[in-house]
Amino acid sequence: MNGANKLPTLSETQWEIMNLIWDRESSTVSEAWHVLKERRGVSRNTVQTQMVRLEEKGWLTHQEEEGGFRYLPTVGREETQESSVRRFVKMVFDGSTEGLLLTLLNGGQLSKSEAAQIRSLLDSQRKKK
Amino acid sequence: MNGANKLPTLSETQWEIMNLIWDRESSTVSEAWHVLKERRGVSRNTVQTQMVRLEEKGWLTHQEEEGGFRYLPTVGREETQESSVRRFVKMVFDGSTEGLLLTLLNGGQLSKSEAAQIRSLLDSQRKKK
DNA sequence: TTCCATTGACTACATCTGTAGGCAACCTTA
DNA sequence: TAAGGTTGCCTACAGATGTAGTCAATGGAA
Repeated sequence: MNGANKLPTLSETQWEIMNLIWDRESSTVSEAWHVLKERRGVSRNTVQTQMVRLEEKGWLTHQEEEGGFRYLPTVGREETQESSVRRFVKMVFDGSTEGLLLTLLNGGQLSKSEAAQIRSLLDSQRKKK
Repeated sequence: MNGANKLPTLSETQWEIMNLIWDRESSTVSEAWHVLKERRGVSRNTVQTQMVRLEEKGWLTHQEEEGGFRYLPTVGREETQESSVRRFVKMVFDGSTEGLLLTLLNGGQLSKSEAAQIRSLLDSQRKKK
């Protein structure tokens, strides 16, 4: 079973923060803030609030360190991505992974050769049914 | 350009409602309610509120009909799915569609043959770089 | 020793979401 | 004509979210 399945969902900003923490394995509020501040102006306390909320929701824990807290993810990125994809496919494609693949094709989000191969794969799947 | 890009995002419940409206091309509140009520107990006014909000957000319009309103989607399902996937990939996979494909493999959400073919496709892509 | 920067805690607040109650108008049926 | 269902409108309310201000403690610099 998957740890990420039990936790409340992540909002967009929360994904942004979790992603940068996963990137560096752990983070203080200040570290996260400096990263986010580069991308878009955001105040330290905004980041702080989100990280506290992420801990409340169970996505982060913290250790005490000289000069502050260090936050650590409680769940792996991969399993979180997996359950997030499952949820997304259910919501947007009514559970059809094939639907997702077809949309990736039509949306032009794959290279030409990726697209061609997935297309032929889907064709052969369809014939089998 | 994509109509769905400009509209505010859909929540999970709102996706559920939009999906059933797309399924039947249009819907009154009552029709939608009867469908949702089957799946999970929900009151008529809950559905009504969401449909009004969907119209406020620009996802639905309505026409007057004998005995009530008929709601129609303003945007196609496919383009909505496309922009939704784009957004999702950016949020969860930092923009990497390849990351999404890999997760589909590891998550076991594809049939064995689908998985095998996508895997070899990704392998060959990676070698090329 | 006094002052400034850093840090965590607490508070605030507008907006969105999910959920639903109450009401007035209208239509049908007894 | 009176009663009951259907419909749209308005209101409510708790919880989540994005954003940030204020404050007190602490630690280093002057």
